[in-house]
Parts: sequence; structure tokens; C-alpha cells
Amino acid sequence: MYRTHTCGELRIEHIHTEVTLSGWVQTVRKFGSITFVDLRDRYGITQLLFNETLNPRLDETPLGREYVVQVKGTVNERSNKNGKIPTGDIEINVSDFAIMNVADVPPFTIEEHTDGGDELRMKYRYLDLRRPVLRRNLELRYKVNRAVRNYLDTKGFWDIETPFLIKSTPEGARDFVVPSRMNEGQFYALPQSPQTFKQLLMVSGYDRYYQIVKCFRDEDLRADRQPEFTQVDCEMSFVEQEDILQTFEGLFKHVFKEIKGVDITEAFPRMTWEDAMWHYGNDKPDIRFEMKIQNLKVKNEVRCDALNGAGFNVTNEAETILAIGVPQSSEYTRKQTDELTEWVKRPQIGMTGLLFIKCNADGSFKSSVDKFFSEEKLKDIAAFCQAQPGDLILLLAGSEDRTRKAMSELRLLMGEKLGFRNPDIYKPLWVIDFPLFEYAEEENRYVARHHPFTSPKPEELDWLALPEKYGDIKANAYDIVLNGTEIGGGSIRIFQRDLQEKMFAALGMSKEEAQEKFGFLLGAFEYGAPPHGGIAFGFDRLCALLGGQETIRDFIAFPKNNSGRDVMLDAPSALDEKQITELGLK
RNA sequence: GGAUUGGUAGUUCAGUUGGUUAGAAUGCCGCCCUGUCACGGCGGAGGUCGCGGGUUCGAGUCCCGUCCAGUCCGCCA
Repeated sequence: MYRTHTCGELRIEHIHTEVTLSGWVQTVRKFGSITFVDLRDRYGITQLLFNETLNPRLDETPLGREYVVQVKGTVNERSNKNGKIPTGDIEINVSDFAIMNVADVPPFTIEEHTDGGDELRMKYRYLDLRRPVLRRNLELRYKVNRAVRNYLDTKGFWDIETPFLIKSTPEGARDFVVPSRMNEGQFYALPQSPQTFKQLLMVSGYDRYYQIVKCFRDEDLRADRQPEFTQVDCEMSFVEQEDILQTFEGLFKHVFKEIKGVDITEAFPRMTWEDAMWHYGNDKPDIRFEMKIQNLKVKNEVRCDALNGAGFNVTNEAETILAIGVPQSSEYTRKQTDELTEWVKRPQIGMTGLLFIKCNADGSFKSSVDKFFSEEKLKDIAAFCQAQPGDLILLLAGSEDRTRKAMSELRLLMGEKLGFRNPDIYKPLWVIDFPLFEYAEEENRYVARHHPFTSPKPEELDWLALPEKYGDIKANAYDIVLNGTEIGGGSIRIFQRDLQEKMFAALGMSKEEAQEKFGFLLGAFEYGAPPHGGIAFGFDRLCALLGGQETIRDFIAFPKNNSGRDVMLDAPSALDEKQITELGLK
């Protein structure tokens, strides 16, 4: 028997027990004739005590870091206890030990705070995974997985697997493709999501489906984006949007209770996409703090009269002028406002400048535009922005899209600076009524904002015949957003063939093309498709958020780096000539 | 595709206007130590300054190119 206990479970009540432990050597601390060894496994650390005046003697068979050893001995109460670890009251008086495997000196320290850099840790991922930080993350991931499954089980959802080798589709992200040996010159695609399969399962009558499933997208990566990632994919039949929001709000609350011990009793707020864009400048608002965007001028419509009559080209010529009132910041120095100006001028933000108005505590105003705006006008602008004395009003002026995006980023930056983005506070909400389409400049056509199976709002169905209305059509589509991060999204689907065909046509797809790409789905809709809808959650991102971190990499056992490489496997890699020939790639 | 930061000892980093033999911490090796748990003390080994080219009497440092990594923009229905 390799072990009677783990390295995390022995306590004071086990003293005098004979035990056998197995694990990895974390550290060796020598003191002449006694030696302490910390033995580690997944469960914790237990201190071993070797007495060098007795057998077994370590000076004859020295132990190195990460050696795998088995020890037999007696549990003893420590004379000096360590309150920092759960096993800190005891130690093992070793009577016998065996080295089961030696180890090279690891390239970085395997401790809570490692000295290793990211790249090195990725290369030796199997060593990094020994560290408690990653162990906790993977444990969290496992527990979130269990909580999701438990909840969906109680609601009658079935976990049904769908294929990974499927057909490439034109819409959406770039596909990863797999060559078919038996069908030379032809390729499978890996699924970007099981979307069409789950809809077909609805047609088949499996009215509550879910899957915690890998999805693949061949796009550039980010800290929160991997080429293969995991989704909690769900679909339900005979439901309206309200049923879905209720069901999955419940899932979310359940997960929160199980994982964080947080009871969210009130219903999640709901915000239309238009309101989100108007007040927050993006479709995933962080509502942990206010600082809402003030719309002084929007698409050349002046909404704040005080802007009129000033001889200032910047404000007169801008398509859009937005502002935020930053609380308790009117004392900002020249240096600080200059820094903010530099920040908005970075190419990623792309503004040409930043205007500000300081609302001093004494009721006076001081601004970067004093030359053009009287104190009276500044006061009116401040009033429009509902600014309080002590606020610093920041204004951006420029084209609508860029300015709104920039103000959204600036709002988050100021929220961060003021400590409003506290990771221990959780503010989920639903963003609803997304636009059905989005104009793709480079393709010169409208594309589906969510995906082409999303149902338009019933009252706007007729607009599908009117291309000039495409920009205005709203969808029965919704996202769940937590603390400024989109963690899931879904929609009510189209389930009638003729509507689906109209949708494909609106996206610029010919009838033949639609038949070729999605004939199976259109065919299925001819055989009694029920009304249905669903949602998918980004599982990696959800785990990272619940773990209080922004990068999903440390919540995935074997992630890829920014270039899509697995640096441990050194994948992707070239193929043998033989394989290339066999696959008909040459 | 673009912007930006970085690449120096096993590791994490410092390295001045270009100037002698490139440093620190940690890890590693050896010796000492009976209560440590970030043990301590003494000693030691350890470098293709990412790679290629250029400027210069002289390059870790300046210039050009290139590769790799991180962050962001584009992209991600």
C-alpha cells in the first residue's frame, strides 16, 4: 500500500498512529542531526522529521526537490506548531522511507508564489500544475462544472454529445479545418459551437438539452480568449425569452450560492442594448458604479443647449460629445489631466484630445475650455451632467462610434482609479433587445450580430423585406453580463423554414447557397420544429471571474499561448511527407 | 494586419552620456548547525547579454533587420 493517508489530512487527533504517506519533496531543511522535509501532494503538506542519529539516515540517501517518496512513521505532536497550515500541529517521525523516483532540479520553484515567468511555466505546465494556485483554480473549475450539472439535472436537462467533425459554415468566426483522408480534397470543420445540432435536437423532441463542450475558433487570441474553449451550451423548446431568462438566472444564482456562498435574491436588472450603449457606451456595462455617460451632443443633435453659441471648433464640429462626471476628482492636477489626455490619445483609443471641467467645492468652475465657455455655460453643462461640486467632468468629442467607445473605456479607467471595480462585488445583469444585424464595412453587407438563426422581434418581421430598415430590426437576443464581462448570450431561434430562408436572403445568401450550407436545418424545419431558444455561457471566463481573475489561461489545465501554440507539446507542427500525401494535401 | 512593452546567470531582475574583469536576489553544489517551516552561517560554481548585420578605437547599451513572449486595437455570428 502506497499510502494510508494524504498529506493534507493528519491532525492532532492522529498522534501515535502509524501511517504511510506518499508524495513529492517540497523542501529539505537540515539541522545537523535532525532534518525536516515537507512532503506535498494535491491535498496539502505534511512535515517529516528524520533523526540522523537513528535509522533511516538521510545523509546516505539524500532527498532532492520533487523526489517522489514513500515514508512510514508515527504521527507526533510538534513542539513548535505552525499555525499557517492545516497539518501544522503534527509531524511524522520517519521510521522507514523509499525513493520511488528522483527528479531533476525544477526550472522554477513549485510554491505558492513561484519565481518562474509565464513562458517557462507554460513549457513545464505539468510542474506549474503542482502549485497550489493552479490546483485551487482547477478545483474551482471542477466545482463550477458540478454545480452547473446539478442545477440543470434538477430542471430536466439532458447532456447529449454532438460531433466535433462537422461542416464548415460561412458565417461567423474562421473555422479550424481537418482534412479527410477518405474523401480526398475535402475537409471537416471543428464546431464554433454546437448551434445547429442543438436546434436539431429540439426538432427531435429533446426539449431540454445541455452540454459542457469544447468549441473552436481560429481567430487571434487574448488573455480571455483561447482557440479551443469550453461553453455551457443549452437549448429549450416551447419557451419564450422570459422562460430562458428565468431558468438561467436561476442557474447563475445556484452557481453563485454553491461556489461563492453568495445569495442573490433580487432579480437581475435588465437593460436594453440601446440603453446600455447610451449610458455606458458598450453592450456589457459594468454596473458596479454609476458615472453614466452624459450625451451632450449625439450624431450632430445638440442636447445640451449650453454648447450652442461658443466659438469653439472642436465642439461645434464634432458629431458627438459625451461626458462623465468623475466624483471627488476636481482637485486633479495639470499633470494628472495631461496623463488622461495622453491616455485617450493612444492609438487604441484614438481620440485627438480630452476636455475637462473642474466643479470646485466652492461652486466655481475651472475648465480647459475657459476661453470659449463662460462660467455660466460651464455651470449649465455641469447641471446637464448632474455633476456635484467636487466632480471632474471629462468630455470627449468626435465621431459617434469612436467617441462612444472611447468614453466607455475612459469610464472604466476612472472607475478603476477610484476603486469602484471591486472584484468582491458581483453585479450581474441581462442586456436584451440586441440588434438583429450589424453592418460589415469590409463585406459591404449586413451580417447577423448574434447568428443567422436568431429570431427577429415578431413585430419587426416585416422589415426583413426592407433592407433600409435592417439596421433598426431588434432581435430576441440577450446577453448575461457580470462586472463588465459578457459571460453568456443566446436568443430565441427561428423555427419556420420560410422565415429562416428570408433571414439567409437578408444576409446576402442565395437560395442555392443556403440549401447547400444549411439544407439539413431547413429540411428539419419542414418536419415539425417546435419554437425554441437557448443560451451559451463561456465556461472558462465564468471560472476566471468566480476565481477573481481576468486571464482564463490559469483556469485551463493545458492552455495555448497568444500565438495559438502549445509550448509544452510544441504544437502545431509540420507533418511527415507520408501523412501529407495520405491526406491528399499535395 | 497594426500599436506597444520586453528578451542579460537555472530563475526573477538591475546594468549610468557607449569605456577596465557584466552585478543583485533566489535557486544549485560543498561544509557547519537538534526545532525549522521564506531556517541560519561560511565557501563555491554558474553568462552565445534572443539571433543576424551595421556604426565606432571600443556595443549589453546606438542604428537596421529578424525571431520569440506579454498587453491592446482590428478580428472573435
